[in-house]
Amino acid sequence: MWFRVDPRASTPVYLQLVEGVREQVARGLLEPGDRLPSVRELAAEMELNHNTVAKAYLELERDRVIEVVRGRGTFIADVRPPHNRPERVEKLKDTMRHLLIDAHYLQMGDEDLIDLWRQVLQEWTLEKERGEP
Amino acid sequence: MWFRVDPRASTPVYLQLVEGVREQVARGLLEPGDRLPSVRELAAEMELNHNTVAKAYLELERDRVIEVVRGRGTFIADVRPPHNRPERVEKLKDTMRHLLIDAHYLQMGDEDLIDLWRQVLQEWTLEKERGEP
Amino acid sequence: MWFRVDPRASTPVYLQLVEGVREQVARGLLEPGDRLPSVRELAAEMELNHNTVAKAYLELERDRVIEVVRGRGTFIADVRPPHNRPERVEKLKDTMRHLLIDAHYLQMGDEDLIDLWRQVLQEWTLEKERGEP
Amino acid sequence: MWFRVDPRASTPVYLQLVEGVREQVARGLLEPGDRLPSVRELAAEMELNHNTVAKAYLELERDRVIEVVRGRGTFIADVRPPHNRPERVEKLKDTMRHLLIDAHYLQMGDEDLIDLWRQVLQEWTLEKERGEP
DNA sequence: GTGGTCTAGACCACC
DNA sequence: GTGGTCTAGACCACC
Repeated sequence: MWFRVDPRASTPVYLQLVEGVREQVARGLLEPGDRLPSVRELAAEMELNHNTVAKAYLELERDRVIEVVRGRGTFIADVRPPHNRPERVEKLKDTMRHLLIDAHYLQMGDEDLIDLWRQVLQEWTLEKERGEP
Repeated sequence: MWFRVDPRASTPVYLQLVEGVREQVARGLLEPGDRLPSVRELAAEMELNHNTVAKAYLELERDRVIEVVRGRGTFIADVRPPHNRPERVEKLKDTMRHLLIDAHYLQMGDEDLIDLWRQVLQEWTLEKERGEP
Repeated sequence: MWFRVDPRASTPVYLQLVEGVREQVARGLLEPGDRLPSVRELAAEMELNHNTVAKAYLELERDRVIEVVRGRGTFIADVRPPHNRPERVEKLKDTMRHLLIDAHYLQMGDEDLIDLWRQVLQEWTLEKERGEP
Repeated sequence: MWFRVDPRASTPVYLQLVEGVREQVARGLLEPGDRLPSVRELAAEMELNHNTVAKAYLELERDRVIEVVRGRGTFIADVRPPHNRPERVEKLKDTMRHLLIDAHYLQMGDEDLIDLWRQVLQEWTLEKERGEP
């Protein structure tokens, strides 16, 4: 696919796949309706066991990131509002608070943190535009 | 102490303690040299086992957040520049990227994300000022 | 495992375990990728509580000596250059200085100290070779 | 005295004093028969509480590093063979083994370790000669 | 089956 | 009084 996977990393390979697809979608490089390679195609292409890929697809389907249509293939699903939105927004805020704490211990001021955000956002949109020229 | 712990949460209690102290320090509510309650005091106060508190203190000491002087007590350490700064900044950026992915699946646009940041920052500084009037 | 632990020694048992593993690795008797016994296996084998072994494994993981893959097992990690190298080299030099002080109070001259080094090195390489014939 | 003490370090000040004196003796900067300042003199000079200095002297006396002659003063003692020599030599060898392990994790080869020794020894003898010109 | 967490309770060293 | 260690035993998550 369009991203790499590290079989020696501590995160299981199938989770790296899951994260990879989610990221492609968030970046707009994969859009609702786009077709994913079949489990076996992707396994061959990335030199992975097809069970690993299947496990990733199962997880992605459970999270409604993809839709599997028997006999036709696997497609990126429409983004739908999640059930437990407030709870998940709260989690997001919690992550932000963690960022502030970590920044303190990295002796980064507010300015430095904003700079970092700028960097990340810039890289993010750059790659996004590269994908949809 | 000055924060709560939820024994039913998925994050282990001892890590909630660790995060709690780190947050107080980042917020300026705890300052270098301040003394923490003893392991057993805190355990009694929060109705936890002393081992749980000891585990948290051990972790905080390893991260150089606190300094433990055996037989005398536990104190907030000076903030020192971390050794592996580049690696840890990279981790921060990674967290930010994850934030962007999660936001996408919560159907939050850039504006919404910025709004959320504003909220978090405001709460953060409010509580900080409340601590140092 | 392939080394003993003395519950009556002043160094805590869990640290003896940590040191034991680190030594096996430094000696080349354990190599990156090798699997360690499970926490409970090792505990049973060495007649220790599983918590003690778990504490040792946790410490080893923090020091990046081993990698723990939850639910699958524990493996020797690749040796990676440490972050705070200069500081740790300084610590090594400090240990050497202490060695010189202790030697003085044992009335050992420079020659005696060198002799002792020779002994230690010889035992070290002997056991190393026994491990990789 | 001829060395510094860091009141904010995690090692208690009185132990820093003990180590400092032991080091001066090992270095030959203090010799048997040399007189140490009185507890109160030293306390004034180093801006320490006299109890702290007294505790250090007590410890040094117990270790037979110094001799206190009531009414006459405090003197560096002759170095005498310790009772438990074999045991302490074994400890020395253990420290050496630890050095080898630490060196491995700092990815230092045998050559690097020998280089480090040379450095330490050179500094050691340089300061020694500076003390006895 | 894997490691991780937590409580309860006991014992230890501090030099 | 301070933190540290250890055992015994229970429960949990792994997605």
